[in-house]
Formats: sequence, structure tokens, C-alpha cells
Amino acid sequence: MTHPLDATFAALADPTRRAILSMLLEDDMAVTDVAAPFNMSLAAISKHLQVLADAGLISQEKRGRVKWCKLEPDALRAASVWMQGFGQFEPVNLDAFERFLALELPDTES
Amino acid sequence: MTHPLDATFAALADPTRRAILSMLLEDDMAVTDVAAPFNMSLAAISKHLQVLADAGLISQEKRGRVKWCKLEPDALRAASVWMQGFGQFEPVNLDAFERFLALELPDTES
DNA sequence: TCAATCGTCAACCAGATGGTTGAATAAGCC
DNA sequence: GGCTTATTCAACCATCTGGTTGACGATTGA
Repeated sequence: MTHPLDATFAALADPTRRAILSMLLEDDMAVTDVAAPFNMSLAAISKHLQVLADAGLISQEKRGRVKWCKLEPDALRAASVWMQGFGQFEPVNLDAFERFLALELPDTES
Repeated sequence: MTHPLDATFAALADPTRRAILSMLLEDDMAVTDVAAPFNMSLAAISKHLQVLADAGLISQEKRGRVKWCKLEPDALRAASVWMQGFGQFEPVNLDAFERFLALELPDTES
């Protein structure tokens, strides 16, 4: 009925949820740890995570009493592809980003 | 207060609004002509166009009694590029990425 | 001048959203 | 077993959203 992009974009429209995605980009996290930086109840974060999971942007796996949250970039990629097809935007220039990083962070070579 | 991506993604979350953007990709259109294919009142379409304009995705210019709607792809491009931070990269320094984008997209408001 | 057209405004409505609190479920620890 | 931790559930609330209808101001054209 409703297009999957509806859920993807709606999920991305909330800054708390985008922040959660940023955190999960670093590493998988438990619900409680996701909630820690936010000035908001655990239940609220739990709901946000449900929205992200329903949109396919994350997956959740329960091990023991801890529920682990993991980024699922495919849904994001679908939305990204939609937008690029839409405006025939060229993808961001990753080489330029790497040069930017090299300029900005001369010490932290990986 | 609220991040401009909030408005962009919220605007994109509605299928009617995405359809309107597709139509405007072909050509600029008057409000009445935008509304024609939809099974929905003119007032509803007018509100959708306002949402798109508030998000910076379109601009509207009134000439005579006709208001012309024009696609403004910059906001879309900003969102597209933001998503590539998740969709294409392995773990990445998002703060650095956003600073990089600020340089690449100087027009897309704070 | 006067009617038709273009678009918005205002009021209203149902349902979704984002948050709270407190109780409940489930798993681990001593 | 009984406390503690992890997470969700349920009820509730205020606000936002997406739609309607009808009235309205502005512009056009006969």
C-alpha cells in the first residue's frame, strides 16, 4: 500500500533518529547504550529504534537480555539511489572528501 | 533549532509530494496544473506545495493570478549527499563529513 | 462592470507522532 | 529465591499531519 520510501524518509526526518544512525555507524550498540546520550526516557528511544527497524534502517537482535542494534545501510542506499536518479546528481566526490580529511587531520593517519 | 534535514526528509516522506517533485522535474507548473492528476482538493495540494517550499525543495513565483512552481534541487542534493555518508562509506567520521559538505554545498543553509 | 478563474485562508476532523510515567516481562547475578 | 538490569507494554497527553469544505481576495477577460 504505502511505498517503502515513505517509511525511510519519515524515519530520517527526526534528528534523534538520525543521531542514532550516526552512533550505529561506529558500532553495534545495546538499546540502553543508544539511549545514554539522549535527554529522553528509555521507552522513547525504544520507540525510535522500532521506527528505524520498521523502516529497515536497522536490525535488532536479542542476545540474552540485551538487544543489539545494527545499522542496515541497504534501505538508506535505496533512498539515496532514488534521489540520485531523481536529480541526476553525481555521487559525492569521495576523492575530494579524502583530500579534505588529509588536510584537516594531518596527524591521524590510519 | 530544528535541522534543515528535518524539513527535507519530512517533505520527502509523503508520496504525493514526491510525485509532485517528479512532475516538476519535467517542467515548471502552475498550482492548478500540479493538482490536476491528484484525486484531492486544490487546497490540499496547495498545502503540500507549501511544505515543499518551506523545505526549500521548490520555489514559487506569482505572475498575475498564476503561481508557478519550480524545482529547487539544492536541498535535495544536500540530503542525497548526507545519505551517502551512510550508504556508501564504511565507518566514517561524520563530523568531518559534515564539515566537508559545508564546504561543498555552501548554499544549503545551516 | 461582472462573472469566471487562481489560489489561499480558516475552521474543522481523524489519525499519526513524539513524548511521559508506571507496571510488566525476561534474563543475569549473589 | 530474590535483587538488579534490560527492555517493552499500556495508557495517556499535546501537538502535528493530511485531508475536507466553504468563504475570501486578487486577477483576468468578455
